[in-house]
Amino acid sequence: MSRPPHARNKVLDAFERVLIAEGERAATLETVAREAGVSKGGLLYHFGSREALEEGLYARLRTLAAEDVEAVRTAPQGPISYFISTSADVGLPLDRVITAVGRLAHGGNAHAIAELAAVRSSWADVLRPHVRDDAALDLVMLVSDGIYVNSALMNDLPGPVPQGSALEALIKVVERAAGA
Amino acid sequence: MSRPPHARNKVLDAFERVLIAEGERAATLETVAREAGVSKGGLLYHFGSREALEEGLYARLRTLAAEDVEAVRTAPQGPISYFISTSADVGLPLDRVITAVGRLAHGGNAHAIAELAAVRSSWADVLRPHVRDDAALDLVMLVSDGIYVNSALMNDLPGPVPQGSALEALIKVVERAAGA
DNA sequence: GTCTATACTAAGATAGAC
DNA sequence: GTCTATCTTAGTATAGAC
Repeated sequence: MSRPPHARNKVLDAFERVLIAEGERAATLETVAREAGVSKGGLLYHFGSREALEEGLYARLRTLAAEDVEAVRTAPQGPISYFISTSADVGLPLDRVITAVGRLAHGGNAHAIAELAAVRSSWADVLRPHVRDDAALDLVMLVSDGIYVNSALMNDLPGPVPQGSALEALIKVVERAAGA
Repeated sequence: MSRPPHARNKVLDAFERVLIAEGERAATLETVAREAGVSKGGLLYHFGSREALEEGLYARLRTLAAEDVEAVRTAPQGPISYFISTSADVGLPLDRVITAVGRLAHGGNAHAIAELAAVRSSWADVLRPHVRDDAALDLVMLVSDGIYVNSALMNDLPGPVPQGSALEALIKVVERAAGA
């Protein structure tokens, strides 16, 4: 339906970029428009209001999250390992929308909070058959949440999120504690 | 140095309240002043700028966090159990400042990010002697981060944060996986 | 120590030219 | 489909009265 980086998508990319790098307050229509290389009026042709712009981001989140839920379900190395290790990914399209929508959520936006909760709940549903019990599911989901929030906060900078062999060791501990 | 709820503290309380409930964007000087029951000019007498107001919050965070680090170190039921269970506390002064500063951090505020990182690092230092290895420390810290971010996001609403017996079961799993 | 009044800037949004 | 110009409101901050 929209193959080339149409202005609409360029605007959405810019909104995402500014939200991630500088937060909600900096993500004004004017800043997003400038970053996207269009004028304020141009932006407002594609998204008639700030709310419409936000809704565009939620739509993107829903699409990418649905794909990821399928990837978790069918992961060769097992859902838990795949789920935890991809929580630590940075810069992938899904990771970026989640962080961006997270910025709006922490800004108190009820819609953004609900969208994130829905995605989280989809993941929990896929993982449930693969964990021992409810406490184990909590463990896996919370470790993933923890990795996400640290990545989102420390954006780029070397932070407290385990990488490489430390991440592999963490995954082993989680699988041993939670795996069915 | 300041026993009664002086205007300064009332303003800080209001700033915290608005940040938690409605996010950074809503926490304007005017809104905070109204919520504190003072005028904009009155607020600006105590905190000469928005930055000064934020710095007031960081100072409060540092004080309460230092107390909590001591409480974790000397907890009778063991540091890990105490640390995880108090991560799920909602409405306690420390929990509230952390959430409020978290709002600023997700708003891209570098100072807020650094303050939170410093507190997190103090906790890690206290817990390190009580866990098996680095992966175990990552596990404990990330579960706590996960609990925090869910509480912060779902503010009040019944969310995905385990409570009561579910929380106890989670703590058992974490202690078994991580305890030294 | 706290208020009112006001200056200045930038936000979201509309109108209309191109 | 995109731009410029403009309206309205709200943000931070200052000055000065009380």
